[in-house]
Amino acid sequence: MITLTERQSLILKAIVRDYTEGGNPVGSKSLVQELPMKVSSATIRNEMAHLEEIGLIVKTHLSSGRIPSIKGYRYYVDHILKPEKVDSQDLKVIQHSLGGEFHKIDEIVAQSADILSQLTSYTTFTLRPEVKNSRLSGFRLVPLGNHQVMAILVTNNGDVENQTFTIPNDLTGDELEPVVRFIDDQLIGLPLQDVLAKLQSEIPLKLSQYLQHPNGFLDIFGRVLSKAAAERFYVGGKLNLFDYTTKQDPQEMRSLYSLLDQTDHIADVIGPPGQQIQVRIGNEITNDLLKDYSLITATYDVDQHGQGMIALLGPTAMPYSRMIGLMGVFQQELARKLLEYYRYFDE
Amino acid sequence: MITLTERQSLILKAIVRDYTEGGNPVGSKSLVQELPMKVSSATIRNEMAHLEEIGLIVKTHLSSGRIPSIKGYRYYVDHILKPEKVDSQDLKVIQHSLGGEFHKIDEIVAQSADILSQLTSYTTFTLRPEVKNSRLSGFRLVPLGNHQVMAILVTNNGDVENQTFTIPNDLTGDELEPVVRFIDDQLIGLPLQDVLAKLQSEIPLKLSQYLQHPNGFLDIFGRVLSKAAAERFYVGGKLNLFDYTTKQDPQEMRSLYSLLDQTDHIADVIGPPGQQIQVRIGNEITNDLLKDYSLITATYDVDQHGQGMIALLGPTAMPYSRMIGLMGVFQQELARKLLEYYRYFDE
DNA sequence: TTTTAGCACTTAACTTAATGGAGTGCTAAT
DNA sequence: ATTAGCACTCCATTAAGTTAAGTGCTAAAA
Repeated sequence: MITLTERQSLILKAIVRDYTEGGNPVGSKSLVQELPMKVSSATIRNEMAHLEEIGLIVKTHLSSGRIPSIKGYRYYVDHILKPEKVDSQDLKVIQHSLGGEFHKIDEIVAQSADILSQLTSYTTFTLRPEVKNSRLSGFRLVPLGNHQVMAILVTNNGDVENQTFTIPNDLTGDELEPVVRFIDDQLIGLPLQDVLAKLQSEIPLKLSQYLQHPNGFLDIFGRVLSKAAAERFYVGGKLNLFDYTTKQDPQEMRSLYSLLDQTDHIADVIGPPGQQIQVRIGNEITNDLLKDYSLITATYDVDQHGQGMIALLGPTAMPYSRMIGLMGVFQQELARKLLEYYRYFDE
Repeated sequence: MITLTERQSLILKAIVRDYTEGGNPVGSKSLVQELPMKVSSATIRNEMAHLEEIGLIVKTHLSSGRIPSIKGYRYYVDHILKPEKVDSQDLKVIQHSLGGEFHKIDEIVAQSADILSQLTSYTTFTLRPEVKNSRLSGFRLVPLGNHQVMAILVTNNGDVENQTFTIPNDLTGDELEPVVRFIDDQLIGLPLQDVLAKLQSEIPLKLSQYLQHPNGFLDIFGRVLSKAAAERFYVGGKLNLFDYTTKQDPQEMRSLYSLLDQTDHIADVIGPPGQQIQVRIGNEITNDLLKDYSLITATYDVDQHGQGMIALLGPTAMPYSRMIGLMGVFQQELARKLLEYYRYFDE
């Protein structure tokens, strides 16, 4: 267990701040000038030597100034940092852009990713409240003429998924009607997960009573169902990566950028909802591509509708206190907006 | 009007090929070795001096080898190049990936962008056949329960657009039925463009016979209609930009990458359907961000269903003959696949 | 015991100089 | 019209020198 004296703590804090703002290693002389206590640079140097010994700061070369190590950021985040109160200007932006009318949960969640990335100049990820609590509340097949049918699935949370299909010549829309009625009778009200499970087991059997070749229909139903049950991350501020990245090798940039498009990998990196606000720094992130970055994740809570997530990817040298403050506000505002939205459908 | 001797033409061709393959300026000595005629490097130098004088090749510095100028590429493309026969392997890939079953035109068009970018390692854009010939063939409002309604619009080309809306408490789905009937009676069969025009003029007036506050509905209808009438480019191989780009300034990369996301700007750059296959090189492209790249565009023809476009963005030093060959094949295969698709709905 | 002044030392970053190689243009001979 | 030969130019690389920032350590001061 590391314990720092008051003075050491102030020094670490100043190094983190200076390096985050200026981007250059911090030397003893510049520290002397801005620290409140009046000691010489030699004293600061002694303290810095100690901070280095216990691994909180490192040199970029033998005679350079110091920069925080990952362990140093960790200590700073855990013991020194105080979340910054969010700028009233920023708060207005957030509340205004979540204040409008939305027709879909996904729109709200995607919008959040965009505003947060805009406010931070970093890259953001948002995940809607888990769908594992969602239940099937309606399924339609709407014939559109000319071999086309639209399948529409609605959940009790107001989510709507749809997909258009072409159906073979020998299958008319009318023949599908008893199938829809079967689904309405047997499956409505069940959690999507359960329906998915039954799709593997009993449903095919029962359906064969109505349809000679149920596979085509099962495919349709399965696809829409999977779409509704899928957890999707929305990514905001992808382009910001170009600003804060440390890489200049185009191949590395490519890999990194490509990662942002693979929303399933993102899920692995960010992990399931958990602690309120979590900061992962450098190699604490379980993905080698991100080992030079920091990730702040926050879980938000929408009562019986489950939990969702917000995440923020930026350089290890980021203004953590402002960021954590912002994440806190988003946690609240997003949950509030979603509750308001859900309430509308629960009426 | 430029005329080159046979030998000058061979030299230009060799310079273009060498530079495209190797990326280095080409000198007289290496040219001597690979050219079929047996002359000395001094002779080649004289010819090169002439080619430079008329602006087809340039030096990177006073004593360097030569690289083709934009004018040089232009001449090469217009007078020397012969489209390369497409590799049978590549042809298989194309036919196989367009051979599957598709449920939407957009899927086919998007898929084409992806394969082409994969085969070329460049960035591609595809535009579906113009919608200006599309006619409204159906409009539905499907109540989904709990204040939600899905609006579905179908065109005679089999395009389906939909959007979910929340409707105010004081408006029930039933009240909207006469509105839908009005649309079916009055607007079905009209080109989307005409419907859009009427939306600005006579429709609001007539609608007010059925609805007290038609604005909400008009908004819904207008949005779905606009989506159906919008021309959308699909972009493939965005990530390839990282490989062939010449920039290393992250800010320029950002601008460039951002351009690829702005599909409306893309339309301006690529322009309307026109010549069969057009090559624009460097500053011939009407966008400063792309002045170091080349753009090959091709128009394909789907009979009465209109024309669409394929485009390819890559470095100015690209293997034009292979690329033009590929574009030719795509032109045919895509048109063929789309015809097959449309025929299914015209039955 | 803690702090400080002073100094030798290290390193990155920048500048300057030297060298070799690839390629050119030009001239004079073929 | 072609070619051999040569002076010349420029890039790329390496080597050497300089400066500025910053460190660790020692010995004296507080």
